[in-house]
Amino acid sequence: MNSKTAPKPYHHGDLHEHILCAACELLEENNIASLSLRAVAKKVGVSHTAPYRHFKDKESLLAGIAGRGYDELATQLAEAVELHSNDPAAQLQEAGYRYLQLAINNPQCTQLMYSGILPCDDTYPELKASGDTAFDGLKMIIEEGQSCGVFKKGDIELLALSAWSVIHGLTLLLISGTLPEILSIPVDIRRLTSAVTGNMLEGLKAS
Amino acid sequence: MNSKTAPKPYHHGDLHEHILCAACELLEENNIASLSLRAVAKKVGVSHTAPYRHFKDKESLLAGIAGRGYDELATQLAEAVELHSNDPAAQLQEAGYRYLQLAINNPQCTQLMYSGILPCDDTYPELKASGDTAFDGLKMIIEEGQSCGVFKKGDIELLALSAWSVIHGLTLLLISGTLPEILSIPVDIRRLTSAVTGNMLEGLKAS
DNA sequence: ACATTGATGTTGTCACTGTCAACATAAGTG
DNA sequence: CACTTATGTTGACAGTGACAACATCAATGT
Repeated sequence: MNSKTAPKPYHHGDLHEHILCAACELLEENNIASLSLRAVAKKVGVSHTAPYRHFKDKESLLAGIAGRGYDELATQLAEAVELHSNDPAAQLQEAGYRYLQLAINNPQCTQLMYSGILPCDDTYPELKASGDTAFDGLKMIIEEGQSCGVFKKGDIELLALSAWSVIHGLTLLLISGTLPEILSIPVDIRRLTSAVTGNMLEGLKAS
Repeated sequence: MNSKTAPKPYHHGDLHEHILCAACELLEENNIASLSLRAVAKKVGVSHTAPYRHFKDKESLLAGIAGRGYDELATQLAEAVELHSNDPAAQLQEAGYRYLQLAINNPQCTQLMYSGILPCDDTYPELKASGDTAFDGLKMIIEEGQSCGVFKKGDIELLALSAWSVIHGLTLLLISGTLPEILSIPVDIRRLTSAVTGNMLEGLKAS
């Protein structure tokens, strides 16, 4: 009776999953603009309208892809926290590095996630929930840092937003292709990340 | 003999300009995905292929729109610098606020500028030049701040990148619709900007 | 003064896209 | 075994970007 967790579907064998995967791959091979439902269907080997049995429309499929991205992001964030327990500054830096790394490995998906194409309201509840979860994780790092006396006092959301903004900005500048053309030095991801997050952390330090 | 600055063009009367304006308006009314050349042509009142006499293809038109965006950004940056001469910190904060304000007034255009849809290499020389100019302006602010002893020493490009990243990240999070859904407090642009740039400036201060 | 030329705009067409309706099939249920 | 429902297919439609062929008109040179 449960509609989506059924292990053995009808004809094709979890077409929902196959379509999502194929769509992700095609998306990264080109870009959002040139991703077509029909190409996805062809890649999976079904007719051009088969995807409509699993996704209401194209936007809904895109939401599914973005959802995967948010899930993976949440995983990376959790790992970063676990890796440096009781060291909020290191957690923040590690989280930033993974944020960037994940985006570089899936640039088109990242663009999709923050393109504004998908509504952020309750149209796709999974999306909204994933975003909330990720931001909650970030706020917890800040909060712990404040209790430890490592980060300065102040509105937690505003501090978290500062941290998120800087790494998000660096990430999008990188994957949009803007940075490599503008920087005179060659792009060294580790160096860029540590420089930028370093400055950010100094701004968050307790005085 | 000059091809583009001629005041009185042939049939329509500077169709190039009219198409660009109409495209900008239609873009902001919806989004990049649903902007069609044919709709632009219809809005201007010409046939559906007339735009091809002024733009090689759709991407080329998008590049024209983005170019306008970069030009306006450069103007805003220059004004910010002029407004607070001899006060690099204030220049940076003012520039950040105008960066954000401009993006909020033209969210779709901003998305386009950093979507990665347009190549950042020499395909569209104007685009690349505008981007370089804007970043140069930012670097000059940093440099002056270092000479004044207001900002800490270090690689100018990396410091400029830190400043750019944080305001760019905040901006894109805002216009993508992510923030309003995730923040528990209502979005107050001035407050967000001053909080985030404030933290950023502390990270750049000379110790 | 006027034919030539090149820039500009139009008509017609093509392949491709998202989406829908009608139909086909097969799995699960009584 | 009949019935229902989930799944997949075929065919169609309007809208899209892009091209070729044609039409028009400003500018130019002689």
